[in-house]
Amino acid sequence: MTQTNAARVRFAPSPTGLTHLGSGRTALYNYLLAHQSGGKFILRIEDTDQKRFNLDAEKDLTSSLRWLGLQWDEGPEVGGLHEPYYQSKRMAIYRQHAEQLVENGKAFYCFCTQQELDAVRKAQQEAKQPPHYSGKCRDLPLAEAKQRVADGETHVIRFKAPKDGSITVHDELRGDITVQNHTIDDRVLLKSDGHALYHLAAMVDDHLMGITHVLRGEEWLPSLPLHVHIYEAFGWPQPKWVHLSVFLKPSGKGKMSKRETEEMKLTGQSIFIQDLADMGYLPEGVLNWIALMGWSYDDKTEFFTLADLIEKFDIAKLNPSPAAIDFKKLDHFNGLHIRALPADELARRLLPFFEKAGLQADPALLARITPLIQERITTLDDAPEIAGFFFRPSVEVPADKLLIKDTSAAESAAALAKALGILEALPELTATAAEAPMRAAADELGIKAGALFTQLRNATTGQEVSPPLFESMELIGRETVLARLRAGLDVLGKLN
RNA sequence: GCCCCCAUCGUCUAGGGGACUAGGACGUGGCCCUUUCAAGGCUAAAACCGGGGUUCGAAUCCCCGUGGGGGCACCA
Repeated sequence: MTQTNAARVRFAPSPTGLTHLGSGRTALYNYLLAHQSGGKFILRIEDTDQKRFNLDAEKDLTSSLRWLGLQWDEGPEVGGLHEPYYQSKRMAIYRQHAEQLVENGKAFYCFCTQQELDAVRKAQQEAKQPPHYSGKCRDLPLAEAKQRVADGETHVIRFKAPKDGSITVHDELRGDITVQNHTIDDRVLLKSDGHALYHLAAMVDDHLMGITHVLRGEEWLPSLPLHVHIYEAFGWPQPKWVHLSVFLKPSGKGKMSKRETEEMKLTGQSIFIQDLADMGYLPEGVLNWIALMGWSYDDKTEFFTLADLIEKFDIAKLNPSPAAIDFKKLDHFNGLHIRALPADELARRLLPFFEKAGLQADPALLARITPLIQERITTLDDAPEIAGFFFRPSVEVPADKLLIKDTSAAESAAALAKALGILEALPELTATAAEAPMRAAADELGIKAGALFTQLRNATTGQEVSPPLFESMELIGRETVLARLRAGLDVLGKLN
């Protein structure tokens, strides 16, 4: 798609909890649209509900976005022409706009108490009616209402939604949607504490900040008609509306609940960006994965970098149906991106995971080891397990792991001794120098090379599964390898 | 209860009237490669929710069912 106009888009989360995959994808698509059109990606904090606001959540949000590589052009920490970017600091703007609507007959002061509203709602529910505002204050004379406000009576400002006819709104993915106006409630725009609600604050800010495309979650689709009415009440031109499908839990049965989110962590999976980072996933892998949940480029291309996505992303190729989260696919994409990384860059990212595992990994050695494990790990966190033996002074090997299959203990010991002798005689322990004589030794011993290598692998790495044996030996170093083989011989000797 | 959205292999999807014997990917099975484990290559099984239309022709358009999802707060 060719963008003739630079898009101004925003990601406007409410920092009430940890940043999850759904938010990540919404942020990503917004970012892509901005970058491919030479526009701006704006971050706005929707913190009008002080009861739910959470400072830790905001820190998690900014660090998650940055980890993903989705830096915003305007917003907290970076500023911009439309400051402040915190809705809690824009109260006066919302009040002014709400009052403007009241003056124009598009909104009204409402003095109903919480108790009244609760009672009405309860009655409606019992009567199997959809909950909606009773309309009690809707047609109060403006002068009278203003007087009560001036007298200090507690009040809110509600939108005066049209009651007749219908409205047709347009979503870029779903086309025209028509709803009857009477199904649209007189929603509160400004609370009695003076804070605006989403329906007012987001519309006002989107307009004031020059937002051209609103990409947001599908949960907003039911209130789109209300939002369009609000835009029209102000006489503002609408942005393009794009409602992204929701993510479903892996079973495909509904959204993830809070409890299920916790349970998921027990299985080593998480929908939170920060957790994924801690678990050793690459931002490249996560991005590629979520980009393809609800969007596709063609019928075969699946590997995308952020740069690729900026180039290829297209709203027209978004899919409106909900997508189930598939962590197997994340592993796949992460593996792809791990293998696509230059080895030295991968080594750099691996370092903290060795430290976390309590291993002092020498960066230079790690850089040489990395090519050996690059295609054997799916997350960064896999590396210490498969390559930890490089950084431990010695390895612990039980005797039975040193026994060659279908061979006696004495013969196994003889084989190990022979191998040790060969390596000791080698002027230099390199992979190329060691392999051929070892194969010859296996032949002479009358055992399969693979069987001998398994024994040596256990003795030198302490693992049954490891990177290629001789390359590993070379990197471990001659003296250490010889010491481990001698230790193995000792263990075997004690068997008799 | 009411409103809205969605509907292709188990999952993510391609497909927008004839190019469909429905393509790709993950996962799964098999084979190859191989010093283990991976990675890689090849390969197999696996889907158009149902019923009506429209049309010479429908996975593609329309309607009705059904199923799934979302929403109905002084939350976002």
